Amino acid sequence: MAMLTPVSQDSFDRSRCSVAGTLAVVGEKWSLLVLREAFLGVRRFADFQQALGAPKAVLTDRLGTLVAEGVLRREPYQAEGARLRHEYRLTPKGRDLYPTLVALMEWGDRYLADGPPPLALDHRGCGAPVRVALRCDEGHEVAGPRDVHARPGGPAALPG
Amino acid sequence: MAMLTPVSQDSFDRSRCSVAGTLAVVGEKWSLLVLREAFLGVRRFADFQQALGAPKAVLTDRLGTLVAEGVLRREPYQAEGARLRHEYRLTPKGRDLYPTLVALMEWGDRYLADGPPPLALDHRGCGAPVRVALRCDEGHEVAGPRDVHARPGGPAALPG
DNA sequence: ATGCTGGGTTCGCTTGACGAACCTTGCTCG
DNA sequence: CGAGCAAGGTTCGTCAAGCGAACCCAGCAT
Repeated sequence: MAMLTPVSQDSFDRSRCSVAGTLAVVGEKWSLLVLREAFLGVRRFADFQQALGAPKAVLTDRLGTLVAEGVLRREPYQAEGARLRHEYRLTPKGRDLYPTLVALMEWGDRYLADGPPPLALDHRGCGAPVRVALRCDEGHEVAGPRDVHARPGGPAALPG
Repeated sequence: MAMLTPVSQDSFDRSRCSVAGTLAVVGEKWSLLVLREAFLGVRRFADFQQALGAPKAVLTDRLGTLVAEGVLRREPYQAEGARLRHEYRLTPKGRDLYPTLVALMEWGDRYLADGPPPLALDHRGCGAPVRVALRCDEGHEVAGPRDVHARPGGPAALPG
């Protein structure tokens, strides 16, 4: 009857939970939207502000937090005939949040759509739509939570 | 030089963005953690409260919102010798947020770890670790945002 | 009747989001 | 030279949201 083995309900240390940890980094309002824009190529403060409509103070704080967390890096850059400015660019750590963003987008496309999805992702070159998938290391397709066993502890409980 | 085609920076209607829409549903504080617990098999108010440590008022509000959005459903249930109570269970719409949660968890495992990941996901039966992956409909592996072309508009811009 | 338990609601306090206004630096234009 | 302007912030007052503690209520057990 239980969809997932409820063993984890008691023995799993929630204070170290990676979901909570990740949300502590990118879970504040605007943070993930800032990253969405970053993935779309936005780099400058004013462009983030215009795209998002977020208050400047909040945007300053979010960008600062994301830089402090190593998700973005703040780089000086030279526009010709203009003074030195900064731009915010994704680090590899930030780029690894891409599947998360795509997963959020895909869910929204499926359930919130009042029309066609506003943004489509195509595989570069091949042109086919890109989707998130769950898969195990043996290559099997994982349909959903019912196919997954959640186990507290390390990545593979090596016996003796 | 641009990592992604910046065409979308102007022509993409952000007010309808699916990332923003999804975050409007599950982006408040505690919402995604409530769902994490739901995926672990938690169903009752008191169990959510104990697992999360969230204020009751906030938890009441989040559960109510998630029910109103159709992510959870509130079901009466019968414990023997006890009065009628309710439990909160994932709907199919809620279950489809699983890849999002796994993506968040995987990122946290990779970048926030001070030790082994607190929770491991294994493919039921096969036992191999479960991961999120990006793939296109042709079956190609998609490594990251550089392999993706973001295009505003419908899922496939049908010509004429 | 008394208390316990699950599932909340109410209340003050503190934190965070918000928009408008202001500031600073270094261009360009007259 | 000085004025104006733009990017990138900071400051301020207001208002919503999160917080923990306390309280409430229905119904079963004693």
